[in-house]
Amino acid sequence: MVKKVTSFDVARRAGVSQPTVSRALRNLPGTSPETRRKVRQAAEDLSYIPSDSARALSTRSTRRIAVVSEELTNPYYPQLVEPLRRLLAERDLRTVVITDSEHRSIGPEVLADGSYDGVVLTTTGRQSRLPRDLTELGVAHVLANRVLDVAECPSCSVDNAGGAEAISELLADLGHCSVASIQGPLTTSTGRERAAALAEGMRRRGVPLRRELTRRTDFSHDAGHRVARELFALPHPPTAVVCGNDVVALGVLSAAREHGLNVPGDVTVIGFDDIPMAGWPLVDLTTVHCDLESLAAAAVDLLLDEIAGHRGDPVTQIVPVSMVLRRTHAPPRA
Amino acid sequence: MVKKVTSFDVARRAGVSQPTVSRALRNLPGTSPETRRKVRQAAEDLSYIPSDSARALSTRSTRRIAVVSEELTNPYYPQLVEPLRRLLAERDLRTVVITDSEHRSIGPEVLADGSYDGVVLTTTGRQSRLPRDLTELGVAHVLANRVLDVAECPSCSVDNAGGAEAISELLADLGHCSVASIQGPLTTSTGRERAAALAEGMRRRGVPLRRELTRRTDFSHDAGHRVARELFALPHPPTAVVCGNDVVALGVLSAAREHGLNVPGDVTVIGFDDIPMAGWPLVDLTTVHCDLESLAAAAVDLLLDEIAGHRGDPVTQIVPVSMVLRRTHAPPRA
DNA sequence: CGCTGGGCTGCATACGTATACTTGTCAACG
DNA sequence: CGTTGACAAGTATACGTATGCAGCCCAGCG
Repeated sequence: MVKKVTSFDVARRAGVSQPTVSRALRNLPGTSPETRRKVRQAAEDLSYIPSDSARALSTRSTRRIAVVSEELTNPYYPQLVEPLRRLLAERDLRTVVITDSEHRSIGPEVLADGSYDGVVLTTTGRQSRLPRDLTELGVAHVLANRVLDVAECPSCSVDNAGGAEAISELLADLGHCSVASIQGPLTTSTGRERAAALAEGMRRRGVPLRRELTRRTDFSHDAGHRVARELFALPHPPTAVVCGNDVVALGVLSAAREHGLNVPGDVTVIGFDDIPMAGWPLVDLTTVHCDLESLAAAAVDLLLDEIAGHRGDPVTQIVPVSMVLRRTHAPPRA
Repeated sequence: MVKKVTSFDVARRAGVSQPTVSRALRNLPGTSPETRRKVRQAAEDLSYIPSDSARALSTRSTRRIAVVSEELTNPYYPQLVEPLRRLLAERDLRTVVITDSEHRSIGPEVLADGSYDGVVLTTTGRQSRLPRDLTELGVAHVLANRVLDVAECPSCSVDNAGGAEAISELLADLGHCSVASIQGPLTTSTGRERAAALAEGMRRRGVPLRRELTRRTDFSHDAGHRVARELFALPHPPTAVVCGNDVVALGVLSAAREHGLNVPGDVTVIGFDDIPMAGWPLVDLTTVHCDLESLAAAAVDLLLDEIAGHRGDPVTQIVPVSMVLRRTHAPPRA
């Protein structure tokens, strides 16, 4: 085993004391240019790499941020995580993705052992107690793309209601009367807000959603696929299917293809999120564009404020969305 | 700010010494059941969470493994990372994904600062010096799904040659004579091995690849899309396109759709990897199935051996692959 | 009743870096 | 020529946990 090189080793070789090494390598004031040069040279010669654990212990800061996310095989999450990672990296913060697998939620022990200077929660349920626990343990945290029933920490989200409203308008304009809604779990703010705003939007336009065409399921391709198969097998199948997100919409497109249904000729399919896949010519999904860059930027700003200690009433930032018209929507068949 | 609770605080409350707390909470021998109970109670009362940094510093072990990967927005990587994460978690090791973004390769400083007990490299180029650096710095590491020109550390990979051979057989049997090959970068073992074995397989079967139908590009949808547009615009477009991986194949399918080409009627498209998306009815891609579970298991086994100090000549494990026939292949149009 | 040994527990210290405090040096200034 | 102060570098110590070692207590044994 190779012996670890420490700042003492560097100090000995440079003929200075250990604290001087610490100061010189970080360009702190109070070291002469000449000393700095010697120390740098010695560190280089020995391939010195400062111990992260020791620095963390001493400074009580890791410059590491935890991002709690669903499994990354769900294509939506990498789209959110990647901008977060980039924006945090610009501020010299490393990102550690913690996956909240199998709905067995992450406990606070994992997040509050001092490994992280802050936490971004992206999958938190409306009633989760995790944010409260983190507050009690003194861990800075924000919600990204989810919102709590009772605000407890800074949050940001896309404009779910606005997006659903835009979808209502589109479908009403196209003349759809038989609209199915496959929305996400009621335990998530995303699932609830999108479903509610869509129902309200359609109702207001005189074409209320019918109960038998309204479903809830997970945000996954297979869930969308399964539910859509049921819907398409109905005696009076819907002429349009609005999905809780793009991944579900892809499942619906899969089901449509299996049923030999032409999209958008036989059925209109609408997504939500506008993940890159939705824009692939192979898919060309009409959906609601969410700017995850902005969402991530909002989350990072809020988190850094929190870390800096700027407390106050927890704010919620809403990022605007816009309808993207591609090739999965059309008027209903006559 | 909340004051951090330390093992001293727990000790005081339980009326014992700090080392006793350390031993009791970890169920080490040498603590009476009664003491253990008192200590547990005190820890519970105070919501004590041991400091990860301090433990890491003291034990020189973090129980954290770094997985170096491409950006996770490339759908292949989450498929590899997720099983790695699960298998490592079963052994009580946490996974930290480090993304090697923008082809600016990760330096050893990041991986060798004591933050990780080991490293899994998944995107390393054939000639990368990173593995050698890690060896010199005494950091255990393995390659997953890539191989070095000169073996330097334990490695594992899917059977690229076998997969390409199976593709050759399929295409020859179907009677394709005008086969395009869009393969990955020559700097990657994956790109090289698949391309070479395909060329060799087709040559051996009397239908050598023609130079003007052979391309190299990145492993991404957009790259596949771009290259396929060129190919389809050729005076004599190919009757089959073999892709370096599934993501590229999806790009080709996008291009085919744009060109109004029917798949597989007008053109056959073959992928490699069998990511879940390939199995979606919407896509139904004929491809080579790679068992990333097994690959991940091999990588983890090799890494744990390495960490345990079992040196020896670096071995390379090859995971077998199998052809999956779906609906993007057919005989060439007469 | 003294001796031995095993089971608990406390004491001291290590891990590697950062930082408050102290010392020493030298130039500028009165 | 003595005083002041800025600056550089060294000394001592903190951060929180783990662990080698010593001490204590008590049961078992002769």
